[in-house]
Amino acid sequence: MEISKAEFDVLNAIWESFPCSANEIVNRLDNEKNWHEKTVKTLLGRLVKKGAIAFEKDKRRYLYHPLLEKEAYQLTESKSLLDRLFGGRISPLVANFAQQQKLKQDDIDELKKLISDWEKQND
Amino acid sequence: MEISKAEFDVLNAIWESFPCSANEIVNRLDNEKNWHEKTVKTLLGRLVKKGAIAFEKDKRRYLYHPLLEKEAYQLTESKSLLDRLFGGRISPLVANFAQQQKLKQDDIDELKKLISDWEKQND
DNA sequence: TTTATTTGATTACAAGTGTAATCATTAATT
DNA sequence: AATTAATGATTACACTTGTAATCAAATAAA
Repeated sequence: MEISKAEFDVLNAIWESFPCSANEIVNRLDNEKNWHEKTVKTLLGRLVKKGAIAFEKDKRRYLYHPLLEKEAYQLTESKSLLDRLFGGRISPLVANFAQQQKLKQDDIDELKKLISDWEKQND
Repeated sequence: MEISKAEFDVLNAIWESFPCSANEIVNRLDNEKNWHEKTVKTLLGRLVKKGAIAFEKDKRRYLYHPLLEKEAYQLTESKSLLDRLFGGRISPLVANFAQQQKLKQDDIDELKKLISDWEKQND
């Protein structure tokens, strides 16, 4: 399922909290984007058509909710990026960031914790 | 500069080794993709137009080379993914992979090395 | 109940994309 | 020198995307 950039922004707004009405979504996006309400509605329609979200009628309003979960999307997107750009391995990406001085102490701490957890589990 | 999927595949073939002729690129892609020679030529043209690659004439052949370096592209793409999906932090992505049992001992070893290098540098 | 309003559905339209085919130029061959 | 062959440039065309405006249906208001 291909989600376009604009569609993603809408989907992302839905992930924030759902179910939610179109208006709610328009409001959430109003901070970030400068989209006409009609534009958001169009994108909602396209997301429904693609099966990324669904809705239930509540009187004349539709209440939308994701079918595609954020975690699943994160996983396939990051896997796709790693495959395309880093031969499917995660460490080259981290190395890239390290090289560019994009790693902070916090990141290092979290990575260390992840590693020790992993080692506990895989012992 | 927006690089489309198909354009990326061509650019990626060029990164393998350059400068190289259109035919060379067609051959490299022939293993992976099933593209007509004309299709590859079109994509080369679009990449040139976008400023992602350039060429020099060698008789009637053009020899192409990237203007956009792989490392730069890797960095902006992965930064964009992290920003969109993980709040700009790298550890949630690693955590995601860990959770899905996508981390192997090799990855862990490399991550540990990256961390110790980072710590040496930032002491 | 008629009218006004809200909201999703349909339509619009230009730019980008995937996927080539044809045109034109230039180099190689006869 | 004329013809052929190779290769980039131009054109093609349907589908997607960004960005809405208009249409239609249903509900709320008068």
